[in-house]
Amino acid sequence: MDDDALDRIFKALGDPTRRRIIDRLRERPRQSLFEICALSFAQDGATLSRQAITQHLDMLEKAGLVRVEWSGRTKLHTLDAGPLRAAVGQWLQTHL
Amino acid sequence: MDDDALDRIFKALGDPTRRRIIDRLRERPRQSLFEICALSFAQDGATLSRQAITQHLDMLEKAGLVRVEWSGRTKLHTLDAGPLRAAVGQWLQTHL
DNA sequence: AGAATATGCAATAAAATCATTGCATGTCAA
DNA sequence: TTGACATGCAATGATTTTATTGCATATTCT
Repeated sequence: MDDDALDRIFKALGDPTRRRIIDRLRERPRQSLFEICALSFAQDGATLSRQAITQHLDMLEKAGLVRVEWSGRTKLHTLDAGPLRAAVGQWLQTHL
Repeated sequence: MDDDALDRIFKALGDPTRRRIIDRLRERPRQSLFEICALSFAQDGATLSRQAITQHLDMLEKAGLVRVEWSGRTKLHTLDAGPLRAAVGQWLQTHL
């Protein structure tokens, strides 16, 4: 876990929209982009465009926090807490 | 600890320069701006201007991660790990 | 095949971040 | 009281982030 990886992970966590996406993916894995958009609107009242959500998901994926799996024409997103654990374990724990 | 506070904390951690400042303040508290600048140069070889460091320290202070104390003409900075613990405790631990 | 569905790609544009430079202010010390 | 020291404030600019819009591609269903 190098410095750039820590950057990506902490930056990914530094946005409330992305934290809520993580919240929901933790409650239920394998959600499609449309499901995430619908829940963002239903639960947060957030009127974000689909592309905005896509870009957030891309960041989460590049940070290694979200894994992707294709099923036909739908892209299923699943939370991977591994990098989160690694980041906390390597960096945060020495500072607490 | 509201959403904005989490934003400030995680964004503060999302920059390598700030993480190294935290590292150093953890090893030794009550460091002045000049000390931090000097060590940034000596240890990292980073040629950051004094103002750049000042702005990073401001962000850390606004995130509640650094406490400040004046001693004459020098401003002493000290790490406060409390908000870090709170953020990890409230948000991260439910996701690990 | 044609229509509806689910997503990707690309070009913006506004706002925030990161770093710099120049000048000003307050404090200590000779 | 002058000079050196430690920091603050403000303006600027480059880069990144955040969100939008429009069009394209691929898959499923009838």
